[in-house]
Parts: sequence; C-alpha cells; structure tokens
Amino acid sequence: MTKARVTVIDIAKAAGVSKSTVSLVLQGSSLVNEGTRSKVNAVMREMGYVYNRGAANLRQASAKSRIIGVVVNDLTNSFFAELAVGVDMVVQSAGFVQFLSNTSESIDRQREVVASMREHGISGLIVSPARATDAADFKPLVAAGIPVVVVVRNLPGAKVSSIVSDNRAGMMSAVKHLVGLGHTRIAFLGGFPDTAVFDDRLAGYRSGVETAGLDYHEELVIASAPSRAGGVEAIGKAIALARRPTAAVCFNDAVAFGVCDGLRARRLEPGGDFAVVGFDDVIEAQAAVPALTTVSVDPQGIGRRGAQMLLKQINAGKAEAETVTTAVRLVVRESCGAGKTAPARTGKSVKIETGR
Amino acid sequence: MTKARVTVIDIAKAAGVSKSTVSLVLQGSSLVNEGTRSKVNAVMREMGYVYNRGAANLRQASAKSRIIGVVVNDLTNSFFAELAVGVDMVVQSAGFVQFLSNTSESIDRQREVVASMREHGISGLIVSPARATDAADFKPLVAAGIPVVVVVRNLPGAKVSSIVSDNRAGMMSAVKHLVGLGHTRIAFLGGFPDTAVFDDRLAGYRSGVETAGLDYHEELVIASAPSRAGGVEAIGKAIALARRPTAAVCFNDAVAFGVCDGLRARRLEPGGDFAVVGFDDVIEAQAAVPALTTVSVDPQGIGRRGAQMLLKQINAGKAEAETVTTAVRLVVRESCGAGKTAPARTGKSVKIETGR
DNA sequence: TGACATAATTGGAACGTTCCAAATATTTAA
DNA sequence: TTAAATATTTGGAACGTTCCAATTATGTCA
Repeated sequence: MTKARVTVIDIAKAAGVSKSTVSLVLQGSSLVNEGTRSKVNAVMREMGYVYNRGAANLRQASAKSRIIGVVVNDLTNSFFAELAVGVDMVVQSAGFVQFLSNTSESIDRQREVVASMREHGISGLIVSPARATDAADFKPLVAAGIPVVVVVRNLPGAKVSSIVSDNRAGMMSAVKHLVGLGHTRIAFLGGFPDTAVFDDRLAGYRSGVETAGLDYHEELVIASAPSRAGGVEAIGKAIALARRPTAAVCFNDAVAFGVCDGLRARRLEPGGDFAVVGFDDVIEAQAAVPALTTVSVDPQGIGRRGAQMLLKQINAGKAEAETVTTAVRLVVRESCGAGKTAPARTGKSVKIETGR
Repeated sequence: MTKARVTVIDIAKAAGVSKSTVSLVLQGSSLVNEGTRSKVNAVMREMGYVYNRGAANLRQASAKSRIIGVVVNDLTNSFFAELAVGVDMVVQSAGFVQFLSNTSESIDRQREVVASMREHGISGLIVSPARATDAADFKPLVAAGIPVVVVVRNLPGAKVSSIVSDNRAGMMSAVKHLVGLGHTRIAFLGGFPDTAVFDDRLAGYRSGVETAGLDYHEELVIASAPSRAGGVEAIGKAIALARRPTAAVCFNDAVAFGVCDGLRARRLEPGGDFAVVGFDDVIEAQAAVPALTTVSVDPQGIGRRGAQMLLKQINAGKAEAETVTTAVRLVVRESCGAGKTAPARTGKSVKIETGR
C-alpha cells in the first residue's frame, strides 16, 4: 500500500539532475544554480519528499544529528517543566529537536535513558541529575566528544559545564530579610543533607545568620525529605525545641508548604505567629494562602541558558567546562509576615546581586 | 583525540567472528551459540561499543526507530506536563524514547516540529493539537504508515485515533451538583467557542441544565480566553447581567481561578456568595483558597493510555483509528459552597460512569 | 560409514545520505 | 580566439547496520 520512500535519487531522476546536486540543494549550498535549485525544490515538494536525517547522520559526524537530550528528575514538578520549556525554546529555534526523559530520581532509569539517547546519536545533553548521581557517570559521553551541561544540581568532580542558581546568596538574603523583621531564632528546615544543593543553601543560611551577628545553632538545622510531608515533619521537630524558633527558611517551596500545614495543625498562623520563607518560587507560591515569600530562581531562564551554553559547545566542536551561577531574587509576599497589607498575588521583589 | 567510533566490525575483528554474527548477537537472535554470544558481549563491553540506531534504522523499516514523538501545546501547564510524564512512563518501559516538543499553541511551530520529527523517523506520534489545527495536517503521516494518536483535544474529521476525557459527562455532573445545592441560575464561563472541547463541555452544561428541568439561557454562556484573565473578564460580564447567576461552571480551572479573583474584587466570596466549579483538577486546585471544586481528568492516565494505544498500533503494523473517551469525576471541595466543613486539601470525590 | 538434518556462521549487497575529486559549462581577460 | 578562471554538476565511495543466500560445522539415524 504505502509506496516506498521518496529518496534523493527519485528526486534527482524526476528533476533531471544528479543526486549530488539534490544533496547540495538540501544543504542550501551556494554552489548550485538558482534555476536548478528552484526546480529541485519544486519537485521535492510535489513528490512529498522527506529528508532522512538518519541516513545523513550516518555519513556526517554524529555531532550533526541536531538532537539534544534533556533529562530531568521530575517533570511533574513545575520547576522542571518550566526548565524543559526554556530548553525547548532555544533548542527549537536553533533547528534542533529535544529528547526529553524523566528519571523520577531513579539513577538506573537515568543510566538507561542516557544510554538510549547516546544510541540515537544526540549531539549534546542537558541533565538535571538524579540524586546521588556519580560524577563519573557522564565520563563516557564527554570522552566521546558529546557536550554535557548539568543544570540545577551540580556534580562536583565531573568535568562538565554546569549552571546552577545562586543558592548561597538566595538563602543569605532570605535570612537577612527575616532578621530585618526582628527574628533572632531562625530555623533551616528540610532537604537531604547528601546533596550539593543542600550544602549550598545551608552555607548561605549559615553566613546569613553569622553576618547578622547571630549565633549558628546546629539544633536549628532540621533535615527532611524535600517534600510537603518532609516540611510537616521538620516543623514538628522545630516546634518541639526547648527554645523554639520564630521563623524558618525552608529548603524549597514544597517544604515550606508543608511547614505551613504543620503550623496550622498546631493552631499557629503562618505569616502571623511564625514566619516562613521558601525557595524556588514555583507557580503555586503566589496563589497559596498565605502567599509564600520565597527565593525566585526562574527555571525557564536556566533552561534557556543551559541550552545556549550547550549549543555553543556543540558548534565550537569542543569547549571548556564552564560553570555559571544564575542570580536569584527574594520575592516578599505574606508568609514571612511582612507583606500583610499587600494583595496576595503581587509581591515586592528584592533583586540580589550575585557573584557573576 | 577522540578515537573513531567503535563499530560492529571492530567488535567482530576483536572477537574473531564476522560482523554478521555480531549483528545477530545485537538482536538477541537465538541462532548464535551461547559461547560466542558471551564472548562478543564481553568484547563489546570492554571496547565501549555503542549501538548506532541511525545506521540500523537505515536498513530496517523506519517503524523500528523506537522513537515516539510527543507534541503538546503548553508544557508549562501542569496538565500537559503530567500528560507527558504518563506517556514517558509507558514509552520508556517499552524501550522507546520520546521526542517532546512544545508548540505554545502555535500552529506553525506545530508544523515545524512534526516535520522535524518525521525527518528523524519517529515510529509514532502523540499530539495534543494546537488550537485550530487542520484535521488534514496529519494526513501525510498516516499515509506514510506512521500511527498518530490525538489526545485531550479531538480533531473531528481526521482519520486518527484519539483519546479525550468525557467532557460532556463531566460538565453534566458539575451542573447536577450545583442544582442539588439549590442553584437555578448557573452560568457557563470561559473558553474559545471554536474548539471541539468547548463544544463538548457546553453541550454537557446544556444537558445538565435541561435534565434538571431548568431553562437554557444563551446569555448565561459567556466565552473568553481559557485563562485566568479570561475568567476575570467573564465573571465581570456575568455579574453585570440583569438577572445575575448564583453559580458558574467554568471551561477549565484557570478560568475558575480567574472567576474567583473577579468575585473577590467585587467583594463577593467564592464558595460563599457565589459557587464556582472548574474543570481539569490541576494540582493548584486543591491548595487554592477556597479549594476548587472541579472535574478531575487524570492527565497522566490519558498519557499512559495514549502511549499504550500508540504502541499497540506500532506493533500491529497498521491499526484502525479508534477513539476512546476516559471517565472523569467531580471532586467536591470548597468553591462550590458545599464542602465548607471539610479540610481544604481533601475532597470527596464522586465517580461518574461514562459511555465506554 | 554415508546421507541427511540441524546448528552456527559468514560474505556481500542493500539502506539514503554526504563527501570528494574530477568533469563539464560558462565567463572573463588578453 | 584561446587560455585561464569561475561556476556548476557529477559519479563513485564511504558511513554502520541488517538482511539474504550460501557456506561450514555439528549431530543423528540407519
């Protein structure tokens, strides 16, 4: 039924030229005569020709596949969905196409999808690595000359480019803001301690506390799963402390929402009786009640930048591993107790200058 | 620097067999001797061989590329992100890999990405078509024997499989519920009238109204962009009616949120002074205040089913266009004024039986 | 042992493109 | 008019796999 594929040879025959000429037209070469070009194009259109990239890639360097792989650990999380959209934007307009896969934090899944992508000849990879990813996991890729850009979570030790948000500065500013509101016992809640992001955010918390002239107390640092449930758990422990804190910065927004839940369950009003600050500024943050004061990180921007960086490396043939940290800004809403008069959906935003 | 690719010929040489044998091993053929197989596998491992699917696809039918294309119109919308995750789940575990692209409702973008995917030799396509997509747009694909499954929005006239939620039944149940709460003037707010989904939902609204023995008034149907802003606009018009409604079913959750905003701006309490019901049950619905009563459609489930349907068709070589409508259920929360005593985050759910 | 079946293996010849070196057509300069 | 330069076109030979038909090894039966 379905007639055989139309190939450049068919086109050549129909247009009365050689397959080489057709190929030249396909590549937009300036060598070919204008008349010939348009005739060939016309024939292609009318015969319904579709370019076979697979065949082309076979002949060309695999760097020309124009496929870029994107692997994220949780697409359900709108943070990563936005990231993927950012990547897609620049990738698409550069004429590339994106393989997107979800690992659900499974390191095996991640290995599988990356292997699969390699088989398909991706020209580059953007990855937000699953937790506990081994830095050496991407070694073979870069050895094969396939650029890799790590986003969101960095991979200390891996010789790849990375682009992460300025977690340290973000937490510092959150703490500073709370101190400015008069808080002196501020907890750090949530997150898994074995991740680089956790370390950065905790470090930011610590310097924030210390530059404010306050003491750093280890008991105020309470780790938990970086989820809503984890937040409930962490605030429970915080409330149980002998000298209980009056405010908390949270590992991320999910934790912050959980903290709010936990507070309410104890008849405490988030934003009123206890100040809460999140991190990430997911879309739900502004619609929540109370609207969440949080550190905004623009995942879409990270996606765009990561993609640009990757494309640059692909075009350059081979590029140095560079690492970029993107600016973040504190968005003050209600949950910190500062913005009670402001309407829920807007938020004063405080720009933070960050190192590069 | 980067040494040339390792090919099956290299493997063959190193293992002391022919390339054909290596190929057989690659395909898991039972023809090859166990000893030979393991030796070849060992050599592959130690030489760091990576399969070149492009080359293989060149020889085989393109239906074997094991790439499936997914195009959605708005990945930022968590509804579609969930959908993509659902697709990815089944696609991944079937050993396929997913090309995902975002059209942002641009029909040109859509054409581009679909063309690009075709060039890459996708084995099948799952698409949530951009608004005003021409049913004929996917003709060439199916003519080339590439199965297409349309999800979420149907494409009347296109000879492709589709899987949509039961918009009619969902709206009917929403209306029925509001009638049960005593409302007699119920508006239908939001959505673009030129879409099939709009038609279905409106039809559901109409039958809901009529089976309740109420009159259908055209003035109560107020179209608008299917967005938060559109919702604000629509409720403004509704409130301005001489005989104003006391409740509304909305085209989707975004509209419903906008409606709540608009009500508050007029000092009306959603759920108290005016009942609001949404459609989709996006994740924000349960965390919002008031928690949104809405029709839940399980996008991830749609994604999974769509992917299964597609894989089935790919394996079958060629399959009939079948169309499935998935069940939806009304989740009663606060915004309809019924669940005021229940905690915000849970919600009684009412299962609706739908035609097939 | 021969005759046959069965199990493994194997060289080409595709697949649809790009690249190269070479051929041919057209201009230009003298 | 001719040589040289330039513009255009063109047949193969790759690329890394799979498939086919054919070959060789191994086993079985009488």
